[in-house]
Amino acid sequence: MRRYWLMKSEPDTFGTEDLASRPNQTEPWDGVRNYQARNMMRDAMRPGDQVFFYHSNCETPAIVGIAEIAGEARPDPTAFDPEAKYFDPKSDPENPRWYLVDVRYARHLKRAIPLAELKALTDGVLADLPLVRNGNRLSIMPVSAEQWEFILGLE
DNA sequence: GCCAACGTTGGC
DNA sequence: GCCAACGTTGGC
Repeated sequence: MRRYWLMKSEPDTFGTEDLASRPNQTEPWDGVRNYQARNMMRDAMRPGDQVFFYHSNCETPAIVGIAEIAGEARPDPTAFDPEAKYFDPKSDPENPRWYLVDVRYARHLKRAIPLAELKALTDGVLADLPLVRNGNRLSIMPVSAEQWEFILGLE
């Protein structure tokens, strides 16, 4: 059964346009330093899984595109690099603490679907979507098949 | 820029 | 193992 996800990114740092212009339109999703998010990448994501690409911390937070998981999870090399922003001396190459997946651009949505719009629709299938809950900070979250179809229906 | 919510750290 | 302090996320 196909799995669905939502991944946040700050458009000022790395937006859909950046993903679409990468070689192979693919980017290693490095720098995740949250255990819940790590566990989802490492233990639950599979190549081919579909991803809502979400723009956070910007003027109009919104789901803006679709991407897909392009490979199996692998250790995040930036955790081992003392020069890297997300270097973690406690991540041992023999027993990596942090993982990443490769994310490939699929398409833009026909229109961006703003968070504010989703928050107005939380009576039904979106009730359990962490994105619309107050104070949510998860940068990677699961989306059910029902939620996926519902949101695509707003496109 | 403010601040609420949350995760992590570290003292005890 | 508790919990206060701290840092970060991210909407507004």
